[in-house]
Amino acid sequence: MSRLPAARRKGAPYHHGDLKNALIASGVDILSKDGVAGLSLRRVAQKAGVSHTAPYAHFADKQALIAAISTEGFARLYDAIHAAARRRAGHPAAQLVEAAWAYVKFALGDPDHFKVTMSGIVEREQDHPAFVTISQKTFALVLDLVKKCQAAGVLRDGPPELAAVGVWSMMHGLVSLLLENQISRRIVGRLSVRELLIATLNQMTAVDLRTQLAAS
Amino acid sequence: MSRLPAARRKGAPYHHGDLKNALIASGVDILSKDGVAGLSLRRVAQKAGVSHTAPYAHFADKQALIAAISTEGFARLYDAIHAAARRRAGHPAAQLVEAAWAYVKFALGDPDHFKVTMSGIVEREQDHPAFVTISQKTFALVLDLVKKCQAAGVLRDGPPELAAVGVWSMMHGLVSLLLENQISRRIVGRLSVRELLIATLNQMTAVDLRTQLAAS
DNA sequence: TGTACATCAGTGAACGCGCGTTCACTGATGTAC
DNA sequence: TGTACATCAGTGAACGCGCGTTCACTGATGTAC
Repeated sequence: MSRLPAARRKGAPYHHGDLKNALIASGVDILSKDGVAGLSLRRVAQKAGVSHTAPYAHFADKQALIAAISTEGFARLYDAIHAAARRRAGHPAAQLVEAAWAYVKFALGDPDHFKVTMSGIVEREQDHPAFVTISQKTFALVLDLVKKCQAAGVLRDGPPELAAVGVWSMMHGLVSLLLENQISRRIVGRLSVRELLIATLNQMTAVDLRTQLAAS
Repeated sequence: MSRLPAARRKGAPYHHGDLKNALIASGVDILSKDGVAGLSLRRVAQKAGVSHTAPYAHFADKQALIAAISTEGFARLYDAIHAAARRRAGHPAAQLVEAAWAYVKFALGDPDHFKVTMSGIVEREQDHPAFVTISQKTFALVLDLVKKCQAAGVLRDGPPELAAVGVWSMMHGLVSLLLENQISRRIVGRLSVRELLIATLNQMTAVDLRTQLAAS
């Protein structure tokens, strides 16, 4: 361990180096391992190797830390969806499936970070402009994708905002029900999560996604 | 206040009369007014007018109380959907819409009870057989409704279990996103929640729900 | 280059709080004779 | 009907715990001269 870690070099402040981001990372880590119940300022500080009052130099209170963690979650989501869409550029059906798959992978891979991301702020969103910005940006990305799908005849015509809400609802609901353990093994049989995703999405597309995927 | 309240008369035990159900009712009440964060055994006991250790005579621990509250939530859901379907017997499209509407009304009308109902137990479901029973019964009700809709050409053909998961996912996702404040006013414009519900559901039906509703 | 000072990230003791749970108990009700 | 006893719902003091937040502080770094 060098006394002046990487963070120092890119201009972060003196003492710890980059405590703010380290605290967010600790928070995400705790959510992964111990869930929402385990997320306290004291634990976050301890995990970052710092006294339990140090976070107050960077976050006004616990809510502010949670807002930052949620923002980080949306950023991960945005990046994953963006990358998926870019990878399959020119194949709207494949883009739709892969974007949805990116969403599902994030949610199932880190359920508690996902849950906090989606529900942490609730009221007083206006106090956390970075969060509002990234969540709107993510929705715009989905909206754009949906429009391409409509133009290509993959999704039915109609107001694209509503179509985006429809797609998002279906995926969000599927993921939520899976996380909440409401979809029993007996029902979905031997389908993998990815197959279940495609089968579900397929119920609202204007074309058969499996055929499209095979052709792309 | 009589010393022997109504509960006594219907054969409930001596002291309080029906503490177990009173505690469940108190829990539901607290969820409505103060949310999950406000739900503690001590508050539930206080609200029921009883010492904070009294609940232990009826529930092994906090988890057991939460399981009972969740069971109660599913019972409400079951009753509401059942009543809605019965009311529009013979009109599958209307049954579908009204059942979904019942779901949405419960969720938006008592968000925290709904959330606890859907996510309270997670692990160790087998410890709460009453919960498992009622949740399966509710899914069976939806499944039955979906089959009728498929037979009537309201929903596309396909494995009914998957169609049921699809409908449920879409509704659950819509409701969750609404509760999590993710669907901004800007997007859905001047639509009422019911209109939004129908517009969303309409994206996965084989017929136009508005036409069907007008005709039924 | 050296010194005095300002800045500010991080410390550690302390606070009051509500929580879940235990325990020995009380007192009302039900039951056997 | 009356008495002795068993049952069991509900009590209240006590426990240890982790929490968010405050406060006066320390000590490392940056800056002006």
